[in-house]
Parts: sequence; structure tokens; C-alpha cells
Amino acid sequence: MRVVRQELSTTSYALLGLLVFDGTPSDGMTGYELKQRADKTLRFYWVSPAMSQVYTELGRLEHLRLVSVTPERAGRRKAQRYRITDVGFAELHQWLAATEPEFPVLKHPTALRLLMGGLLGADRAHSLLAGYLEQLAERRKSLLAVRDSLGDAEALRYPAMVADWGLRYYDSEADIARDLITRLPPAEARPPEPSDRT
Amino acid sequence: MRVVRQELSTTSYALLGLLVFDGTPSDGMTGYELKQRADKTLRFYWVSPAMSQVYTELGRLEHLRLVSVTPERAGRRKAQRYRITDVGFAELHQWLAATEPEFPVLKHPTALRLLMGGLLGADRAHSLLAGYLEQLAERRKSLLAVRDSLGDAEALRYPAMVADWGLRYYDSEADIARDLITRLPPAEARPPEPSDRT
DNA sequence: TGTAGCATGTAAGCCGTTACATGATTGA
DNA sequence: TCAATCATGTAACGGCTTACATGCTACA
Repeated sequence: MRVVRQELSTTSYALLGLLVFDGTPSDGMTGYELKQRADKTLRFYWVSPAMSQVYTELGRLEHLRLVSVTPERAGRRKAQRYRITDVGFAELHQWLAATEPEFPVLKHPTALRLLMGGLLGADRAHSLLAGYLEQLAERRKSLLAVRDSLGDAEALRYPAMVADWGLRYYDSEADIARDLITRLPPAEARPPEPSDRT
Repeated sequence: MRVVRQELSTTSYALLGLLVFDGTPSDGMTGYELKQRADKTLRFYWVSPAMSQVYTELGRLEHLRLVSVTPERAGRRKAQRYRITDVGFAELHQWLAATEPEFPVLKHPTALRLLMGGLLGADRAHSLLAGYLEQLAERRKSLLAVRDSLGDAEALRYPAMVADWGLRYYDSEADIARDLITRLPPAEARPPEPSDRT
């Protein structure tokens, strides 16, 4: 029953994938909820699309019959609930099974700036890396909360594996950044190492 | 001498940065050469823009007087050589000194697919990770060649540090991927196929 | 009573890609 | 001489963001 062949973007498939794991079966999710879930999970290894993009994407998926929409019945506030259709599931499965993953794309503003560290001197290079360590600690905290919420249930084995992947990635980045700091040339008056402090 | 304030993209600054390190001083680079350099270095922690984008970007930078152009004099084939101007250098320095780096963006197609590993089963999840390990090995080789070419010269200290960062990142990814493979469920415990085929 | 959160969308516009188009030079 | 590489661009378009616009509901 191949219906579509319209080349969806990876982000489309990612959102479709999130719809598979809606909590209470076939309850569906609103665009708003989908965005929240993307903020919690997708953003760690893909991107979390803007609200407007989520709605645009849902519109496209619905047009292709990969998701179905039902207006929220009265009682609660009005909302469109989306759930994945059989066709959508088949399409997602086909994508997963048949497409070769590209190599990851990393946009690393800190590394990019460090490359030009020579223009700046060790002081600024140090603060670049120190700032990155702080960002990492913060991100790690968010991801750890997600990972904890997944627990060890068999049903969530793969999401848990991916969350662990992320955590180890952040740890590795922190290791490397700390190491690079020790390799900076001695600066005349560099502020003390952030050993104590918060 | 603040002239510009036109909000350049990070990619613009990245290309401007590459122009700083042109080999023989003030020889300048052609768009073509700039693209080649981006392929060799920038792509590991940012992106390597398409050829057409390089020319577009150079046009913009020239319009803003951040780079100057001189047509290649006879002898060799005709080409435009670009070099960074004093204004461009000041602008780049200002950007480096004053802007806070964003947290990196990672688009990781393999992790994204692994998240939905439950739909695929351990076999495919395994081949996903094995394929990623191969890609990593290949990328690492390219980056190692770049790193070796940088040597230990003081002038290239920062580029070398960033290359080492990349190498350690790839090694960490490989460690994690190998580890995740061991955590896959035994292959015969395959989840239900979604209603055979299309 | 008012503000934060829920909920849905449209419009303008940037960044970047692929496809297309052109032509010179080098070397097998 | 023919293909690969050098070299430069334009056009069309996709994906995604920000800004804008609207309105309801829970609760402090």
C-alpha cells in the first residue's frame, strides 16, 4: 500500500515517531503537546522545531493521511488531537528500515571560536571553555531528569539507551574541555581555576 | 570604527576566520580554495557551505568591505582573490570577543533512529550502530590527516587543539556505540512485525 | 482581575541546498 | 582530444525561525 512518495524531511519522521509513543493509546496529542515532547527529548539529538513548524508539519502529515485528526470534544478546551494512522506507521517503519543514516552534523560554536583562539589570547579562550562547561552541566541536568523518568522498563529500552548515549556524550565533552583548558598557554593574569565556586 | 552592524551569520564569520589563515600572507584565496579549506576543517565542527553559498557569502562580505577582491593578474587562469580587510579583522575580533557561544546543535540521524529501535528489533538496531562505527572510522581518518598536517607548531596551537577535540569526540562516540551494542536485547527476541509488508 | 499557560495558526524572510549554466586549463 | 579540475555564478525552492495575531481557561 505505498501511497506517499513525497520525500518527507527527517524532522517529519521524527515527529511521526514521537506520535507513536503517545501515552494512553490512541488518545492522540495536540500540536502543543507534541512540541513539549520534542523539547524534552528530540532536542538532545536532533532539533526541537518551532511551534509554527510543528503545526505546519502536522498539516502536511495530515494531508498525506499519515496522521488523523479529531477535534477535542467539549468539556476541555478546544483542540485538535493527532494520532498516527496505519499508513503513517507503515511509512515510518519503511523509513526506519530502508534509509541509511547520514553522518551526524555538529554545529559547535565554542569549538569554532576556539579555532581562532590565537586572535584572542589564553584568557578569552579559557573563559570560552569555562562557559561551555557550565552550559554542559545545565544540559546534562535536563537530560538526566528525562533519563530518570524513563526508568528501566523494557518498553522504554531504546529511549533509555539514547538518553544514556547523550549523558555519556556530555560527560565526554566535559572531559575534553577540562583537558583543553590545561593545554592553554600560560596567561599573564588568568583568573583562578573554577575549582571551588558554585 | 564601527561600520557594519548588519548581523552576519555565524557561517560568515567562520569563512572570514578561514581567510585570516591564508598561507602566504595577503596572497588571498579564491572562492574555490576557500571551499576546499572549509571541506578540510570547518566541516568537522560547523558545516561546509555549498560552493554557491561560498560565493554568495563572499559577495556579501565584499559589499560590507570586510574583504577586498583583486582579480588574478595574467599568467594563471582568471580568478578573484579575496583577502580580509582591517575592518573585517576588527569585525571578526569583535565578534569573537563579545558574543556568547550558543550551545552546540547536534543532528544525529543514528541516535534518532535508535530511539525508535523498538519498532525495528535488535537486528536492525545492531546494523544501525555497526554502520555508525564504520562512518566514524572513516571520518576519524580524514580528521587525523588534518591534525597530522597541523603538527605541533605554536602558530597552529588552537587549530591543533580543536582537531584533537574532534578526534577525542569520535573516539568517545565509538566507545559509546560499542557499549550500546552490548546492551541490545538478544536478537531472537524480536518485537512483532507491523502487519507484514506494503 | 489579571497573568500565565494552553492552543492554533499566518506571513515574512533568512540560510542554505540542488540544479543549472558557462567557460578555461591541465594532463593522460 | 577528452576528462578532470579550476573557477564563477544564477534560479528555484525547502526548511525553519521570528514576529504577529487571536482567543480560551485556570488560578493566584
